[in-house]
Amino acid sequence: MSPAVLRLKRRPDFLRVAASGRRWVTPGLILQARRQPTGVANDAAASAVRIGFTVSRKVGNAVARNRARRRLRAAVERVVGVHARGGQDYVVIGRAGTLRRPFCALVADLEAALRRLDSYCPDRPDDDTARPPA
RNA sequence: CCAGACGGCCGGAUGGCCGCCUUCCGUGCGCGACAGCGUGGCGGGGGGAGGAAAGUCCGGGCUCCACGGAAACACGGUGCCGGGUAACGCCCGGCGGGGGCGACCCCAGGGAAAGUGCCACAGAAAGCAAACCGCCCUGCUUCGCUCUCACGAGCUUCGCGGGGUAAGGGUGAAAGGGUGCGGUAAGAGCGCACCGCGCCCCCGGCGACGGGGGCGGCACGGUAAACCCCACCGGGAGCAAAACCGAAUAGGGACGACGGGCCGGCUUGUCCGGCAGGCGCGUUUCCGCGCUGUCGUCCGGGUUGGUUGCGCGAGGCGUCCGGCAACGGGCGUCCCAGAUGAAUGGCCAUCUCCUCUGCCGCUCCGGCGGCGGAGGAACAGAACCCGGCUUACAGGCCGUCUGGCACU
Repeated sequence: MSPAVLRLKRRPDFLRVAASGRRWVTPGLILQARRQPTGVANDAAASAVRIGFTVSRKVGNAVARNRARRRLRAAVERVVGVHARGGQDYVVIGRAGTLRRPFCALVADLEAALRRLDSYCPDRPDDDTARPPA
């Protein structure tokens, strides 16, 4: 089953994912992920994926930032719905390379980042605090 | 055909696959008091960034706050004239000055006889008339020459003194009108002509101003993006405005219950005031400031959030009329983005254009044509809305006009 994909819009959510979530850096993008807090996920959206985008001023002017966010969104539409694990919050961060990188490489970057972050907690979708500290 | 001036317009095109926001219609689901309400279910139709959306520099609408009216003062802005406009510092048409062979372009363009200030460097002198080198006259002295028998006279060199002058030299951004002729010892508006300047009158123009005439020998330098004067305009803040709905927590108020050391007051209530105690802060003592226990109910304010504000408008397009134009008016027609971690797109293919490059052919050796390859596609993203200004911008199209060259 493919989980529902919701948009992350609140600033506290972004700060929470950035503060203690896991991250992986690729040439085209940076992916951050964290398990959703238990109070947020009700029964209907228990397996939903929530995702947010961050493109800072370092990428360029407003036109460049819009284009970077749209390419990232298009890549997310292809990848996240089928491959991402539910119950997680993700934040995709645009970089300077997001604009110049070929689209297929951008998709591959996202898949690789997802695989890399999933491997940190392969079999415990509901509990990431019980991980042994590194 | 070449070079140029001005004005207007466009801002890659087509197709395929997958999406986003909004709106309408149909339908499903849920809740219902059977009025309806909710819906991030489904299907279909419509719409969806710019000429600058930008900078946030002016002018407005709109919202809140302040304000009895008017005037004055202060502060800020504007500054040739006449129009346009809701308004403007914008636009149009003129005037004046400057530039260009020309089409055209540029101008912070009110007042310097209201007052104050400043004019560096250079220069003799920078604002009130003066005089450094000169030029001229003259007195004395001096070197010589000529004439004379002689006394002397004339010319001349060096120097000192008295006077005249502002033509010339030189300095400067600027030196008390300019050019020419006359005039003079040399000169000078000293005189005259023209030009400039000032005043007066007449004519044309709504006006800025222009044209003509007369008078005046010329007085009145520049700087107002120095203060200033004059005329006109101007309340403040801004959609994070403002209105509404409204959790959780902390704090505020009222009421009730329980609990409160001492003193004082009386309207004797477990009412009011004070002190002590406790806690916190300022560095400790002194001293000062703030708060006074617990629970419950209610009220007001109010942050995150949500809704409204929020798009029928100084609106777009077409056409006719008035006007040189900016623009105004009539008629017809259209509804044309409303996001809010922020929609309006992502990917692919073909075409178009530009740059580099490989091969072949032609060549007047500057290049041109054909077939390929690689890279690139300007500036830039609505955020309450309009009117302007300014700045950025690959490439292209259209029109009018000017100056050349060639041909008929």
